[in-house]
Amino acid sequence: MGEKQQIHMSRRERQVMEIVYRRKEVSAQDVWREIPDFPSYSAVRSVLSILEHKGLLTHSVNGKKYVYFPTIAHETAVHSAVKQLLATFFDNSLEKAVTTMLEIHEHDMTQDDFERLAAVISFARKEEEEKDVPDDT
Amino acid sequence: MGEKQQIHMSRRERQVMEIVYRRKEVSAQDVWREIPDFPSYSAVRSVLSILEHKGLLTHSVNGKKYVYFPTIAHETAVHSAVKQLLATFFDNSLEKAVTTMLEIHEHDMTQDDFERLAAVISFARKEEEEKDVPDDT
DNA sequence: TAAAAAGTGCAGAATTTTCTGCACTAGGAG
DNA sequence: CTCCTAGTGCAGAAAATTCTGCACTTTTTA
Repeated sequence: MGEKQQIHMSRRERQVMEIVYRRKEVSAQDVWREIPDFPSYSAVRSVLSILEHKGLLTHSVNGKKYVYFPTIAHETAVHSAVKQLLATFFDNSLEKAVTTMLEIHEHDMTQDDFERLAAVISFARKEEEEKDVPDDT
Repeated sequence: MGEKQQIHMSRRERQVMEIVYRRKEVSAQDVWREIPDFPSYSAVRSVLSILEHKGLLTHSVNGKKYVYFPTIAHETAVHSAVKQLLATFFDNSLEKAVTTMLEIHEHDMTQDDFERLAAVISFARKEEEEKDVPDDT
């Protein structure tokens, strides 16, 4: 129950959705500008329509233009992408994932970045700890 | 130079490659067992051939069977997947990514897990620190 | 108000992906 | 040797995706 079946997206659909998630909302023009290998403006509009038809996007009208934005919350999409990545490559281990991601990014990280990261973890840890041992206020 | 252009994979191709990466190597039977909605054994073999043709898999012969395994190193595939995820959803910020992943996984983490994670970060941090200030041995 | 500019809608053509089914090979059992 | 089982190879049918182009609408501009 409540199992969210993976929605299949075709190549073009994915390309467009990635832009939508990156930019929060897009017009056909925006997409057309961002994906140079789309063969025509019409083609872009076609994919946007399909995505709307499938229920992944909606639009509102801004002046003459349609502006599309995602129906599925950004957060939901993120969760699903993360789960997928962990399952495929990291045996569902957050630790493995973080280790690898650090290996990849180490070099562009400042000491500050490391510090913030450590803080994030220690914060999450405390949160969990509190849940484990709830006090009786 | 050396820019590795994203290789496009179709839905079926992706499904199969995910299994290959999870299992390290597969026979057609393995895939057929793991993806119940593949309509036939023949269909599976067809996708495996295509992937081999595209250069993403090779096979060796084990008795009568073909056993397929990836040509692109696991590591390379992981890197590319991670980069993709960070770019699309996390504005290329490792910190944002880790924060979200923690939110998702917090609840199945033990205190031990947190500790190991913290250790991983502090290790990476030290490594970087040393590079910044190399001593003159 | 006429014409150009910037959009949308959509039917269906073109292309790519997916799947089928038959021909063929090798090994083992009877 | 003959049949059965468990494989592979591959041509091409079927289905899904991608793209085009034209008709139509609204806005702007002259």
